[in-house]
Amino acid sequence: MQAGFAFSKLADRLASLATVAADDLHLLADMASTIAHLSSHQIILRHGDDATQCCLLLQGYLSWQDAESTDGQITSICVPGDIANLETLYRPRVSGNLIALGPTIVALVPHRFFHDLSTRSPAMSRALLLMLITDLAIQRNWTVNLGSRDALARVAHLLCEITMRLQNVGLARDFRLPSPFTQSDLAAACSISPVHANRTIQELRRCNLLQWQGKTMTITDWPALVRLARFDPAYLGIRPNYDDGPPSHLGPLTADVALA
Amino acid sequence: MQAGFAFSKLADRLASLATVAADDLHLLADMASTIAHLSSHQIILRHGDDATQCCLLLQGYLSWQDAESTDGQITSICVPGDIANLETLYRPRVSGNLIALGPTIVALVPHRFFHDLSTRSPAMSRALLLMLITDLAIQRNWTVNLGSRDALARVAHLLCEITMRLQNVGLARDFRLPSPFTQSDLAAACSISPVHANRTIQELRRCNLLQWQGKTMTITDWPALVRLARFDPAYLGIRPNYDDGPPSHLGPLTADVALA
DNA sequence: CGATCTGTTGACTGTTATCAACTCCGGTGG
DNA sequence: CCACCGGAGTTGATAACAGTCAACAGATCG
Repeated sequence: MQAGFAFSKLADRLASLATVAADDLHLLADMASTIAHLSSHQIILRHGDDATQCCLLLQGYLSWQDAESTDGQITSICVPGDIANLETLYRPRVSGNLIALGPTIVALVPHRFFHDLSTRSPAMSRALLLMLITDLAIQRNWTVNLGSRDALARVAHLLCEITMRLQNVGLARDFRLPSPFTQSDLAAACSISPVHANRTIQELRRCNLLQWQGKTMTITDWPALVRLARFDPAYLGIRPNYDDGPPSHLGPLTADVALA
Repeated sequence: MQAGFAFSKLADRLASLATVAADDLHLLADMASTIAHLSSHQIILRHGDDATQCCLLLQGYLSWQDAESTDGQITSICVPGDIANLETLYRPRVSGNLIALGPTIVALVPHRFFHDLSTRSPAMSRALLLMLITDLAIQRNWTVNLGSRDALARVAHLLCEITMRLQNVGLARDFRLPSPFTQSDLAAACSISPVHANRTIQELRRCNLLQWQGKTMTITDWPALVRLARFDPAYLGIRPNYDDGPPSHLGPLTADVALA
């Protein structure tokens, strides 16, 4: 990924949340940023730091990990196009550690850029706000996931969410997603033990819902996975009429197929 | 509570999040609202509704309940001064049901008021944004609570959070809090069965951490409760130098006492 | 080519869910 | 006034899901 196109996934993301004019999106081209390559489990922001930059994910996955809990509970996962610490624009102190799940590329963008952007473009300001609101909706959904689903449905739901969020920025359209994370990472995100995560994934494989070979996961039965997880993508806040967006459109962007 | 002072707890809340001038707070006096009295478990916003008003909680508790999960999972709890559906200012469609926990008084404020307020006062706009960001932080914390604490610590943590949020708007300064909710409500918020919630509360009582008689709960050993829950109020985003706020200041506003 | 991390399996344990019964309480109507 | 009723709280017995421990296999990487 070239630095010049650092903002392309972000543009996809914002366009999926709100109607923004091409002129607005072009403002992103002015984005000054430092590109950083991270290795797996590297920490990029530490609990208690005061952030002065936004961390825009270009490639790979990032996760927020709770600093206190002994089991290293993961509280959220970022996909390309996400700004991991958007809220630090207004409250710089970060809580939890931001760590890379697998090899990852991020763009570090000074807070000032987004503050200026918000001032210059009301549409972009609104889109960023919707991004924050979506973060809230996703977090609320994680509460439901941990609270009311068993291990199998929990893992299935997480995979549905990641798949759909990737597809929203033009990735994994063929239901093949990079999976550089470990089973223990997945366990930490679903609040189950690594051993149980292993058995759960085996179960998903046994039911022919997915394959996980090396660093690539393939969802082989999307409708069944959606049904098992009782996954309803409405909470992701993607505009209903948004299917003109990302380029490589090989699969459907809805999960309605299997919701009876 | 008189309608004329509908905004007082909100003013406390906003002042605890950001520095706002008295002039800014006086803008709240223009707030036109409809006061509504709710009975226990009454639904005020339904999953799928499009909100045109913000629901400002004046007295009692509100909770968001997931619409899908069979066990009626509660995903968040509001205390007086909270705006339950702040995010609907920018994304009107509500997800989940907003229900009253016990008898409750709310002020329904048209979206327009807050949009105008944001335009007229940058400080208030910022305070509202911080309120939204705090909602996110709280939600993230619930993820940790469900994910990495056992039933006892989970209930303890929820009670710590509610206590501190009440104290932030001048309530429960003597660690006596209204508890009109049922044990089943508490169970739904902590994702445990009602039976287990009962046993957990008995355990808390047995350890002399709290009393729960009728509709009032008394925290009898706050430091021990904080320690048990490993509660750290930093995530609530209350300004460190904020102790000049609410009037009836009978108790300390920190939980540091017992964090070794 | 050995060290280390990840994945896999089996046996056992423990927390919590479920089921069922019973009590207590406040309200309601005869 | 009392009988009844429904909801909330309480208790015990049993079951299920998931955690822990331990050992080994397989991959990856220096």
